[in-house]
Amino acid sequence: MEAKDGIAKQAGGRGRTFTEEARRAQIVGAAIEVLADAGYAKATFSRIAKQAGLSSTGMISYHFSGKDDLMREVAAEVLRVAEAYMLPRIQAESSYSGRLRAYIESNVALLEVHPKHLPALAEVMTNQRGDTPTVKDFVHVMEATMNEQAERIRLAQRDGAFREFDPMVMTAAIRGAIDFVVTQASRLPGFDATTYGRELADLFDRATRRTP
Amino acid sequence: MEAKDGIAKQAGGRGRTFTEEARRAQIVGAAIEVLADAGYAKATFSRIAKQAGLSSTGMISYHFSGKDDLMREVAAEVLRVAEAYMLPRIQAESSYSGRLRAYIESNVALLEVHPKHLPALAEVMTNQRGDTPTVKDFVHVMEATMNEQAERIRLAQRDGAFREFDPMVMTAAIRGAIDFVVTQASRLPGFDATTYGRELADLFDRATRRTP
Amino acid sequence: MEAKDGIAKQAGGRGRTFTEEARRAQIVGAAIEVLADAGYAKATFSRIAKQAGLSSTGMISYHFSGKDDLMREVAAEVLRVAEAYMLPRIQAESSYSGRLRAYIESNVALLEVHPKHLPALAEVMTNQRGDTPTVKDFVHVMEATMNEQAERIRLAQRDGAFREFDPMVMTAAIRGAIDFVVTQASRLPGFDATTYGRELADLFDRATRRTP
Amino acid sequence: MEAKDGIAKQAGGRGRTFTEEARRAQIVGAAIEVLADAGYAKATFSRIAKQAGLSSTGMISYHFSGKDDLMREVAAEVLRVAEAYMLPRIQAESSYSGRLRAYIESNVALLEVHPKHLPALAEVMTNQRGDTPTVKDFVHVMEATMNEQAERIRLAQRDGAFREFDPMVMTAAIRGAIDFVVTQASRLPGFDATTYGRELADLFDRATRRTP
DNA sequence: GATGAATGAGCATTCATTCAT
DNA sequence: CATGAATGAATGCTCATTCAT
Repeated sequence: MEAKDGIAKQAGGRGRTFTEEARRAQIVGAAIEVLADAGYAKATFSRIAKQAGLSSTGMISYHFSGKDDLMREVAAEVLRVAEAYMLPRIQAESSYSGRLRAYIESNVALLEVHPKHLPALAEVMTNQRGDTPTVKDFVHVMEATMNEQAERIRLAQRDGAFREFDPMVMTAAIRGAIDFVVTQASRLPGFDATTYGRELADLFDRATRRTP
Repeated sequence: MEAKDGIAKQAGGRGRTFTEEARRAQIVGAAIEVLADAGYAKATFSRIAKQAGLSSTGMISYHFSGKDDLMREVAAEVLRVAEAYMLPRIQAESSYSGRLRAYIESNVALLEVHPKHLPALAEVMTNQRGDTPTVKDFVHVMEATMNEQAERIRLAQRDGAFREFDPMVMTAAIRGAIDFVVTQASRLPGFDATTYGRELADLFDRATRRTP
Repeated sequence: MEAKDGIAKQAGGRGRTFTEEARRAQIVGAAIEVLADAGYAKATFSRIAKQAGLSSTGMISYHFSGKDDLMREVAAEVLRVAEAYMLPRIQAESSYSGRLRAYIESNVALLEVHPKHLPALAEVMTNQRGDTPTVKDFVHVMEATMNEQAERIRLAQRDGAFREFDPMVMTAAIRGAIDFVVTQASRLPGFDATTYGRELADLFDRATRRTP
Repeated sequence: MEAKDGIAKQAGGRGRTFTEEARRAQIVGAAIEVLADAGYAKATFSRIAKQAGLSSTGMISYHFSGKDDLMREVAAEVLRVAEAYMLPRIQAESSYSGRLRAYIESNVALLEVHPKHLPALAEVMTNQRGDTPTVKDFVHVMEATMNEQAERIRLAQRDGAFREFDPMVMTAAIRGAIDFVVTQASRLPGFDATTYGRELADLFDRATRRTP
């Protein structure tokens, strides 16, 4: 799950004091926790405030312009963390297939490093319909990201590294396969991120590879 | 009228009049519509009643013992429809790979035949945490289904039809890839179920196939 | 708890068929049961219908003109039963103190013969405020009954059988003492109506008796 | 904001601001008023809010964790007031019979000082079946109080101050006689608490006294 | 900056009652 | 006579948000 620069930048911009930024981060962290543990429906300001150790929900409304502003910040934070973890690992690879593998494995590995982050994002993205203006452009970011990935696949196909197939379908399948394990990992008893990531990467390696 | 102390409404079997069954079907249909269009959070009795052309929400409470009873019925209805459509198509195939392809293609095809059904089910399954007793066993059904599929994959591997890989990871990837298109199909502009299904089936055919 | 003739008569008057009367009796019986077991607040048409083995609440509305009509009938039935049990036992006594004792003892004894009747009546009388027109005159009946008792006490005092005290206070105390055991009997573990009735009669015998 | 997942409101002790305490008292006062005037069934949040001059029922839910929390507070308030009034008057007496008289007279006198309090408590105790957890222990308090009174009676009998009789029956009769006047006082036209209390105390003095 | 208090719309649900069949 | 179906007002309660301090 990669982040577009544009989004990540907006948060943490100028005009906020240090304490304010700290409070916001604290609230966002609590929101991630609650979203992952209890789901979007039960991620009320009440619960989030409680999780954050705050005495009132007014506090949250004071720091965020509304619920979808908070959710937007949650998404931004997760994307920031994901990018910081995944990007170096992907860029360390030089081959197309190596980068695909690194993308999948590092994404799954995130479930172990920050177990609550991706599930929280999944809750937000699933439940926020395009109706709220703030989250609207988030959908665009995700779409743009997927288009980019499809484009990179196209390059790999042109260079003969990948076989011929519909790049968007492949991108969606990868996204879906990862999203599924994101939501299910906590339920799977003996879940091991490293093994799972490797298996999943193998799977898509087979699916994209030219047959010899 | 709740099961607790009201006059019991027996689930399934006889005991329901024709009109009652018709009303229930009408309400379930409206619920599917609303779930698909507006998401679980906004699928309130109010909205569903309005969609169904009913004057009050009391009507729904009259026919269903509660919200999760309704949701349960929604899930049951979708599964019924899905099974009716997919099963014959799967059973028509005799080879392991043929059945896998039929499973994927018929599942995706359902998005064209009943565009609201699978999205509605996805909303219910995503948002109903294991907390509601009625939906709890639905999760078990889904888990059982996935275990079954993994078992069939194992057989295919033993018979040498599929290569060696972790059956559960493959099952999860297939489920995830399909779920993703279920939730995204309505957003994709030129989405064509037949093409998409074939591409996705190709993908997993490659991923499971023994390399020659 | 004695009944004024006027009330008891109204129910069971002409104009009702045999089956209708039977249905009404069945419903009243169920209502008494539910009132005693679950209290007035939970004595809904739903529960009463279920207790009576009826399939719908409409049935009750069909036979009674409303909830307070049903409650009125419940009260009338209890008064009828109480009168039938108590009156002969009271009239068998010739002395003032004997009649007082018979009144108290037979009233308490009713808790053993018909354990649900008096508690049901207590629920109705406690919760029906004077606002409903049908129950309004019931209150008058009770008041009249108490006035009568006070009058009889006055006669006993005039005849020198009882000492001097305020007859209304005594009447109220007797009523209250009995009502209390009516509502509490089911909670008292080793409650024995005969012993309790004798003790209570002793108590009021002492309270009314001339000191030698 | 429920205790379950909301921000906990600690009962009693510190943690409540002055304004909050004032609002709670105001709401409890309004509830007492409505309970006494309209009865438990009609003591809805709506009515109580209206009586308190509040614009919405949400206000009540904000300050109390639920209906039985409010009812519990009502009961606690009444008991507090009753104890403050009655205890000094009882303790001022040194003889057994003096204390019994003081108990009865001060209890009845409360109907004049706070005419709505005891009726409100009666409504709560009558209509709250043991089912609500919060009020459950209130019943225990009442039972314990009655057991205490019975014990004191036993002491008086051992010391030869009272004649022999069943202490629990006497306790129940006293309780019932007082409860009755609590519920009926408002209906009695020329009710005078002082006279009534004295008469009732006389009655039970006779009932308990050793015959010379 | 921060907070407790208040608000009011919205939620699922229950209820007595009505009515066509 | 009986009933299943429908109705809509009312209930307790939760929620995000606002605002004076």
